[in-house]
Amino acid sequence: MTQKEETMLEDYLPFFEELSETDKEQIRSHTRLMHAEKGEMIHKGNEDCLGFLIVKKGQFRSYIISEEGKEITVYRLFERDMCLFAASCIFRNIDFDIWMEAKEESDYWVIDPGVYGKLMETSLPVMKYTNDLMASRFSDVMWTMEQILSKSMDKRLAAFLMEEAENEGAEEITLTHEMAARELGTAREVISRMMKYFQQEGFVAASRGKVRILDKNALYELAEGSLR
Amino acid sequence: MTQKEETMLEDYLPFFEELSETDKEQIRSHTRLMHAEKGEMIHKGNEDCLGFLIVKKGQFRSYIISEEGKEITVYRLFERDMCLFAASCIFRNIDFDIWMEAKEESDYWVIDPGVYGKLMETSLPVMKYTNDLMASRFSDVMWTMEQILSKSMDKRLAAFLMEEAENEGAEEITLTHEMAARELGTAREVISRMMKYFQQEGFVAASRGKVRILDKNALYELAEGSLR
DNA sequence: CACTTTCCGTAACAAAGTCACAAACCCGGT
DNA sequence: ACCGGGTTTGTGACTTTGTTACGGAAAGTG
Repeated sequence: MTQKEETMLEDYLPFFEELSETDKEQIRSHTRLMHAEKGEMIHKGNEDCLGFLIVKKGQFRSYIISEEGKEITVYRLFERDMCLFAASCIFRNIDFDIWMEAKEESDYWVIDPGVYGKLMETSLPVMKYTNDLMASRFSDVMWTMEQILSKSMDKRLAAFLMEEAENEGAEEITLTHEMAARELGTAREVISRMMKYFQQEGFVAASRGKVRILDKNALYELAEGSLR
Repeated sequence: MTQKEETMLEDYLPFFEELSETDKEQIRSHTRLMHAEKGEMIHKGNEDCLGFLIVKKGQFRSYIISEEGKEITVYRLFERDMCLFAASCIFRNIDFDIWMEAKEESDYWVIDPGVYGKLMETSLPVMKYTNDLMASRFSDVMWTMEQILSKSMDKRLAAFLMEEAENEGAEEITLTHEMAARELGTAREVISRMMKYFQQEGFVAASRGKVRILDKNALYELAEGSLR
C-alpha cells in the first residue's frame, strides 16, 4: 500500500485520530485496498468473514436471498460508506446472511476482522463508531421494511428508477427488468408489466437493458413518499 | 424502589458489576420500575424518549405502523430482554419510529435515557453491551424481513399460532383475527380466509377471540422454516 | 331486554406473484 | 450477411394476497 493510500484511509475513518500509535499501525498493516468489477460479488452470506469494509470509490448493494433464490436489496453503500456485516464473525449476535455485489467498478478497503474486532473491544471511540454504524444500517433496513409494508410496487419502482438515474447522473440508466426485480424483491414479470404501463403513459422509454426517463415529474409524483 | 428490586435490576444488567460505584449509584437512582396493563402502549414512535428498557416480567411487542395504519411486529421482548429503541433520542443515527405494546400484564424497568447515554459514552462495557443488543435486534428484524420476502401467509400464520401457544403455555390462545393480522402485517380478511381453511382441515378450532390448536403436527409441517 | 361495540364471514374486485412458453434482441463465429 | 445460442422481454392463465364494502353474529352495557 502506498503512502498516498494510507493517508486517504485515515481520512475515511473518523475515529483514526483518537487511536494510539500502535493501534494506527495495526490498522495500516492489516488493511487491504481491493478492487471489484461491476457485478462482482464481494461477500456471500456466511461463506467468508472478509472484514470491516470502507468504500473508496464506486457503489455496492447489500441484499438478502431466500432459499428459492428471491432477492431484495436492503441497503446501498456509496463512497465513504462503511459496513460491518462482511465481518459478521466478530459479532456474536448477528445471525443473518447478507450478500454484497458491486453495482459498478469499485475500490474498497478491507480491515482484517480480527484486528478490527480487537480494536473495538479495547477502544471506546471505535466501539462507539461501530455502534453508530450499526444504528445507521438498522435505519436503512427499517426504511426498506416500511416500503415493503405500505407502498405499492408501481410507487417503489418509480422511486427506484429515479434513484438510479440520480446515481448514474443521467436520464438513461442501464437496467434489465430482472435486475429491478431483484432490487425490489419482486418477480421479473411484475416489473415487465409496470414498465409497459410506464411506457404507455410516456413516463419512460425502454429498450433492451436500458430505461430512459422521459417524464421526471410524473415519476416523482408516483414515487412520493418512497424517496429517501 | 425497595432493596429487593434494586438487587434484581443488577442481576438483569450484565455490565453492572463492571461499573464504578458512582455509576452504579447513578443507575440505581435513575431507574424506575414500571407496570403496564395488557394492551397498554408504553412507547409511541417518536412521541417520547422513555429510556433504556428491561423487561422484568411479561411480554411486549415492537411494531412499526404505516401512514395508513398498517402494522407489523418486528420483534418481541420477553423476560430479561432489553431494548434501546424506546430511547432512540440518544442515538443520532436512528431515524425510524417504533411502537411498543404490552402483550400481557408486565413489569419493566426504565433507565433514564440521559443517564444511560452518558454511561454509554464513558464506559466501554456498556457501549459494547449496547452494540450487542443492537445487533441482536437487527437480527430479529432481518429474520422478519426474510419471512415477509419468502414465506407464504399460511406458513407464517401457522408459525405464529404455534409460537403464541408456546408463549401462553396452552393449546388455546386468546387472539382475534385483527390481532393476528397486525402481527403479520396483513389484512384481517386474509387471516379470516386462512383460519377458515385451517378449521376445514381440522388444524384448529376457533371461537370468537379464541383459537385452539388441534393438530400440532400439521401446523408444524406447514410452518416448517418459519419457526425461530 | 334493547342498544352498542366488537368480531367474524363473505363476495367482488384489484394488485401482485407464479408458471409456462414464445418472440425479440444481441453477440460471436463462420 | 447469416446462423445459432444465450439473454431479455412480452404475454396469457392462474393463484395468492390485499382492498372495499357489506351484513350478521356474539358479547358487553344499561
